[in-house]
Amino acid sequence: MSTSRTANAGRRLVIVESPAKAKTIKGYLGPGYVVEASVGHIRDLPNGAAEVPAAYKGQPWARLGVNVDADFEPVYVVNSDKRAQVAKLKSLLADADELYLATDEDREGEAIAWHLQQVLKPKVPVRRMVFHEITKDAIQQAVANPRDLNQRLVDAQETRRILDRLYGYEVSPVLWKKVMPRLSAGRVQSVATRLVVERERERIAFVPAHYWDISGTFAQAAQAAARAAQAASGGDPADFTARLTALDGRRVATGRDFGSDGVLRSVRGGAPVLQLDETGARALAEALRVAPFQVRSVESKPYKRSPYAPFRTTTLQQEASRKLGFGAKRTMQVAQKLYENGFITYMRTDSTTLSETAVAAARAQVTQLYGAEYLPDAPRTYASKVKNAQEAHEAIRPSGDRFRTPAETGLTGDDFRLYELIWKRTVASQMKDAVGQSVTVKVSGTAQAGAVDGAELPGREAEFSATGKIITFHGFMKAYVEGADDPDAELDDRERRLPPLAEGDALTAVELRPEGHSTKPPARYTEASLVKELEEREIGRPSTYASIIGTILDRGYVFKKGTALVPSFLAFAVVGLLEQHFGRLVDYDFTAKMEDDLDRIARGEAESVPWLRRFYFGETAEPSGDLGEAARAASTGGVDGDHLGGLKDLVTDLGAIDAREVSSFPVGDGIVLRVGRYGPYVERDGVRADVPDDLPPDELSVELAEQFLAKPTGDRELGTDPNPPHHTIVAKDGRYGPYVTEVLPEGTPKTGKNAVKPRTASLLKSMSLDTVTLEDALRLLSLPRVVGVDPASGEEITAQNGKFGPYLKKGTDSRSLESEEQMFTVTLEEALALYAQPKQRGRRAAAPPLKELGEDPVSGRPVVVKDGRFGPYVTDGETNATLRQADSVEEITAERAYELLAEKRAKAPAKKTTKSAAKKTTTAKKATKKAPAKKTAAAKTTAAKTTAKKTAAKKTATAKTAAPRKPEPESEEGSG
DNA sequence: CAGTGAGCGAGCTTCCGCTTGACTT
Repeated sequence: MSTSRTANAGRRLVIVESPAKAKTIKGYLGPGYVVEASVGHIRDLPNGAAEVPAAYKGQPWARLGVNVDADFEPVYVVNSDKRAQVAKLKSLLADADELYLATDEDREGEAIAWHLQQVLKPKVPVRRMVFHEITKDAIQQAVANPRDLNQRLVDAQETRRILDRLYGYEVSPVLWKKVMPRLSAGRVQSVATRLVVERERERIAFVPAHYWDISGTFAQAAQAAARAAQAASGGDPADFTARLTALDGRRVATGRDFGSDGVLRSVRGGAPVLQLDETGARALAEALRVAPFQVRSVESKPYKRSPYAPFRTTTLQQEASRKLGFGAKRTMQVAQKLYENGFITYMRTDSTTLSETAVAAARAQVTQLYGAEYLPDAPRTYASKVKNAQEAHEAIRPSGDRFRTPAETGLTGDDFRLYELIWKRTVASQMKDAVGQSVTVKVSGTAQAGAVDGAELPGREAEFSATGKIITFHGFMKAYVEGADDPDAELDDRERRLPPLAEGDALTAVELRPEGHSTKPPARYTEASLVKELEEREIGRPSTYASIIGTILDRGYVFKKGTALVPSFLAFAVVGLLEQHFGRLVDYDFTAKMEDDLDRIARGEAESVPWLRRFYFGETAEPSGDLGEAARAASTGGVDGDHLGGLKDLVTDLGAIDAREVSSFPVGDGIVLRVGRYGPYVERDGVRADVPDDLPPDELSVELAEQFLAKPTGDRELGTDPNPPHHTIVAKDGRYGPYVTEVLPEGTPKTGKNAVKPRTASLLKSMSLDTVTLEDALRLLSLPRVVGVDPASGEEITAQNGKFGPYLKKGTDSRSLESEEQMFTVTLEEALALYAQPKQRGRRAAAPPLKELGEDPVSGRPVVVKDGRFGPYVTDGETNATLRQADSVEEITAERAYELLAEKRAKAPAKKTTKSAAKKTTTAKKATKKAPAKKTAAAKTTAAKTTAKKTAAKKTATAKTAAPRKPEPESEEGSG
């Protein structure tokens, strides 16, 4: 590290994103270059209150980490887990004469490079170097041809980051208030959840249709001998299966002819479609049994199939799921390991492009393993199918300029299987098409009406149809065939051979089987199919697909049933709320529109601040030219006049959001499903019953809900009260914990004047729901116990259990008891003794302070640390402040205590102060904004307009904040 | 989602995208 510098060869520090990449590149650059990784982003907006720098605490926007009142100035902090790496980079830079920022060439990579520059503050020349494949040539080329940092691209990334923060950190709290705490909403996860919910809605609304057809096995009538010979020779089959497709010229309905409502769709092309029922199908099969059949037509078409593109992240996840049964997370973990150990290229990519060396390696391997006839003349190239692809990397492929065969790798288990998949797919992508013939045969026969007694035939002229496929050259299929999501789907490589048939051939029906079918609701998403859907909609990035699934699972929005993703009722409530009140934010096109706008910012055709302003504050008098679709999309529609509300308005006035309504779903028959804090339950006329958390919503029928209601869940019958009226005693788990209660007979009025309430009692701490006995329950239900009468006042004293534990009660006067057992044992004398003492006001009042920290410089009052309900806190007797996560009673200093108190004072009562301060800031900013424009006399260059304005504003903001901002554009010096 | 007799300092949750370990099971 501290090797001496030679006179003419300076030391260059090259920073890439990934350590594995650093290792490889080091080998290509040789001495004179130190290659180190940033290990991803090094700075970000503060995560929560704990990470907000002290200078911004108390600001109304501190929670967001973005100063929404000053042009959305972001606060950046070096993530705690990156501090060590940043320190390392700084020390390496100290020994370097030149800095190469070699982060990925995409929006995020450009931003990482900018953050590196801001944090490392290099005093040596800085160059931006980019490459898309890691080969010696490419790296050396890149080093020789550096460019400058693309500030617009950095702006686009920052805009994306801020939008996501505002969306996530403003909308999530709405869910905490209206649904339950700890929930979350975000640009990506909320749409992912919505997709799953909508699919479930489709399934719920789905009405299956039932239809019948006939499957027939046919053989050539006159050629029994020849047939047998052919079969024996292992060539074509002797018979074949065909399905009834038409009757009297009318097409027979198949699943595709029905809508999701179970109704036969109106017919395409004029001819009405015939829906066969069971009776008709059986009668027809019977009437066809003895009929002669003949081949009506044989149609042959050439078949061709091209190989699939090499893997990118999503297709790898899909295929690993289909073929290896891996979840997205497991796939990525295994791939990461393969990448780090040098077996494959980078696994988080949206590109299907292979480098030239990779193409050469694949082609060499095709020739070697399959022969030259499998190699196309020219290399195959694959255009990206991903609309917002950033293509910073190659496709996922075996690494190196000569691919190791799976056997050569020495890999085992999951590693081997995933490598083999990647290897096969890559090699196959450079092979020839598979070609062959696909054949359609139509067979006709006439039903013999007389053959069936009495039954009415749905028709007489029957037409059967069969398709076959013969692959004459397998091409890439020799190496690789893609799996199917639908297990019933036919695989591409499967040949279906038909006997050699000619028009007019006579056939006999070996068997005719009437078959009933039902249409099926759309299948639920799997991890892989959801990821595919998200990618198609340009939502999420390769590095996040697996974690998106993780997030919606963690939040309880979806759960897995086998491989299927099933939405919870909670997800229905959350998605419903978002659709009704934040409709445009969960619009499926929101992200795609945002991407368009970010592209415009990256091209310099739009600006970040007005775009964010419109998204957050709504439409203003800003010229609309540079405002994008997504920002507009967030606006809610006319609030007053032509002002369109932004996100802030939406989250400020929550009066219109009826929490009860968003959590309620009618089941039918007066039953309502509600999502409560403790999970879903059904309710009818005040009777409630738990619904299992993992009940798929499409399985909740009225019947099932009735079942739940008939036997409210969580009850454990303990027995019958031996005393009249002999109610059943049950133990339940309630919102205040486990308790026992009695079951009142049906028809007992629960509300109104004559309402009868059952006795209830919480279990003692020594009891548990599983072990509580009838005796325990009866003892508990005997409370409150009359201890005696106060001779002084004549008032009755009772002992009972309450929310603060056991206590005595005399009229409105109460005293806490020491133990639960005392409720049953305390005597009148002891009770009177307790009442003789004054009430203990404030349980903590007597507790001595944990620590004394001198006098507060502001209030001049002594500061102490105390222990309270919410843990330790500091107080000066007037202001209280809970210790933060980073603080401890042992380590806290007096200075820190004063700081906490000052922060607290600044927050609550200082509303007025904050406001006026904010006002001042705004005024000051406006002033500075105008001033330079006047001073520079460049007023005529207002043609240079908004850009200059924005820069000036940003500059002002920069001066106020500790976090360094972007370098000013060079042109600014000249104009200013 | 039961029903209740005081009175006491809340603070935190959450987003999306880049990257790996360092942990524990």
